[in-house]
Amino acid sequence: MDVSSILDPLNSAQRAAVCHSNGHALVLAGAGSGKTRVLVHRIAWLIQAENVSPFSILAVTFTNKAAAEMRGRIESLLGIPASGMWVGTFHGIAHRLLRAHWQEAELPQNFQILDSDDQQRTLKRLIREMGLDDSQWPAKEAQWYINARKDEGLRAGQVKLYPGQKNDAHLLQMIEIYKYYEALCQQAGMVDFAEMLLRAKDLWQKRPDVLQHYRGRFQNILVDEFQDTNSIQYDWIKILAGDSGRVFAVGDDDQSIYGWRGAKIENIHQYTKDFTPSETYRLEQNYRSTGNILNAANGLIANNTDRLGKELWTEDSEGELIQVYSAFNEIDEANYIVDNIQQRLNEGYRRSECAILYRSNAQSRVLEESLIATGMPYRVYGGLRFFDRQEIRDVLAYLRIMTNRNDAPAFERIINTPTRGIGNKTLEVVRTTAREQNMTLWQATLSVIENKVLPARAIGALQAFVDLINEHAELIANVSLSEKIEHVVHHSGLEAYYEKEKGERGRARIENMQELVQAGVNFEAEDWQQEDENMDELSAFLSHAALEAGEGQADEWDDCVQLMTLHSAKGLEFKQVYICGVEEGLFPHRLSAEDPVRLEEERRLCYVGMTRAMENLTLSYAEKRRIYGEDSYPTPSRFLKEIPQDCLHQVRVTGFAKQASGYAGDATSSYSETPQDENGLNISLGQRVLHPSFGEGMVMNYEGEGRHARVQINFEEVGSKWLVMEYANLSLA
DNA sequence: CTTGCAACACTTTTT
DNA sequence: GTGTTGCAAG
Repeated sequence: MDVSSILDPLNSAQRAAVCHSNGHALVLAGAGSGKTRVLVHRIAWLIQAENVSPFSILAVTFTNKAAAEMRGRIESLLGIPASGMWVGTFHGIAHRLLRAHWQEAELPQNFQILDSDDQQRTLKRLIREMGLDDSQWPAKEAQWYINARKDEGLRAGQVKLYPGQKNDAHLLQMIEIYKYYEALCQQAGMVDFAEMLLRAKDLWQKRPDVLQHYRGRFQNILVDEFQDTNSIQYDWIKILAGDSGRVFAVGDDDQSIYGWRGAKIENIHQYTKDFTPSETYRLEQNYRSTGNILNAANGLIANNTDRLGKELWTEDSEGELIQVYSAFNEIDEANYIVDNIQQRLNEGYRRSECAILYRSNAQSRVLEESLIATGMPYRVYGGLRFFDRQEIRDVLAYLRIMTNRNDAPAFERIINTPTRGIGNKTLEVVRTTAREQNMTLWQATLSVIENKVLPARAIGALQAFVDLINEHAELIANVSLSEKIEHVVHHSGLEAYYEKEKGERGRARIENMQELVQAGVNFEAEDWQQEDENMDELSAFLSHAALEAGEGQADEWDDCVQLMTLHSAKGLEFKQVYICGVEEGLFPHRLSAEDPVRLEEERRLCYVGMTRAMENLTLSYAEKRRIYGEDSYPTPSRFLKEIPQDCLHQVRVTGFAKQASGYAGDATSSYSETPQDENGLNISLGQRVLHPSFGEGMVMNYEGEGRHARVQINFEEVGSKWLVMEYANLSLA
């Protein structure tokens, strides 16, 4: 067998890992070192060189995107469809197992997936039904608590109390809520995300016959982003592997940034103990970034303790220094970044090659305003995802209740959406009936109608709802998936309801609902049956909607500047990267700065952000920032001091440093100098000036002094803009 | 049942 | 500063 196509594109470290022969292997793959490539080539190697059957391969990732990418790359490398092997997310694979073994997992065949929104609503209702004050016991907190316990592999009855916690009323109440929630989900056949993993693990432990079958099958297990595994995921893999399965784990302890949601970086250490003997491979050659960027990132991360140790290097040149911009305030910061991007575009870069990264979502607003003012197209990642949109969830809820009348979250969602005269009072009666007579909400509704325990008007409204659902459920019974969706959109009243919503928003909602019909058409065309042979098309689609949030469902990127949090940037790369808000309190976030463990995670987050950059990296901070409507005067982040200073270029150091002591940075402080640029050009109000890319305009306003002054210029072509004198490169018109 | 206003709280996020 | 939630009036 000719394996040169598999091995030739690899460096020696990658090749060693790919060809690893016996037993387990741990690959410590630094940022940009070809981690996915190693996984993909490893699979190809197994199949083509070791003659392993694709059926024996299980490859697990964390995100759908990573799974899709892996699958695609395997197929293009092998030149054949990757059929037979299981490639998916932990949740996707757990779901598949539970669908196939619902009986063994002690679930009803038609169990429903409870996504986080459903979960929260369910908890809210449950807390109220328990007679608790839901302002004192917020559903969100309970959700957080329950999921955290499940991530540790603990059911309500297994939570252990330390001696000091025996009288902790709050904690005891949380456990009580957890107990009720657990019972409710079991009774209603609802499975939340964490539960999927927990059930899949229980399945191994409770049913040795099932475990035996999969152990026999999956002799080759590959795990991506191993540093992000939580306790159940780790255990699940460990149990599945047993004595004979080989586990090939790829990860980077320096990129562990999800500790706060249960990921255990220690798993990577634990692995070397549990999976012995195992070989460790280090991928340290970086193919992404310039020398300066890597030196800076290496220097920063060296401040963390307890690392497995790894130093990235590159054959690439040093490249440009990292720019550090000290902004006057957050608006100046945004303008600087946008101006800088504009310059890069003039140099020939594409907008999509530029990314602005920030610690928290709230920071995006100012950036967006600046981008809009400049007329620069951009895309914000990580906003509301397609299947999470209100109107989409509404349509799906109709489909769900038509599939299963006892789907409580769906019932609650649409019972009065669009409004049909069923108010809280009516609903309370239904809920009480359901609780007292141990019925589902749907059954309770029927009972209330039959016994006429409410005024005629309410009874009529309930009857109309029941009829609507029954009637249309029948009408769509024998049509295709997309026709079902379309029918519900038209006849549920949702379309009419959202048409009334004024403005852009209503129209967008209608468009999204049409997009959902299209999603149905696409789904029909996919070979979903291969993965979900145990379900009908609609159920499979509904599961798909819960498991895949639908990123990439809507707008495929045009050429846009990319905005996202540092967290969502993981796994991506951009030629031009701007990290903004590099200030104490924001980054590291004030809620994490005190705790050394969390501080290290912040530092890793910074490391992740920096290593996204291929050619240029700019770090910026503001001397004054409005946060929650209050002015704050943050100090530059400690991370800036931890980066080797010879990697950095302080953009604003000239001029500003000379008057450093007084830089309170308030716009109202006195200004003696008129705006002046690098060449000493002075500018006054009303003057006509020429900008290399914006053309001619008039100086309308300015703030600040000397070369750091920001001037507002009303350009003939592009309208009004704030520019920083030092970079504006203006000349007199 | 809907609408309007005041009080509130507010990292990071995938599935 | 923004978005969400709870309560009271219409």
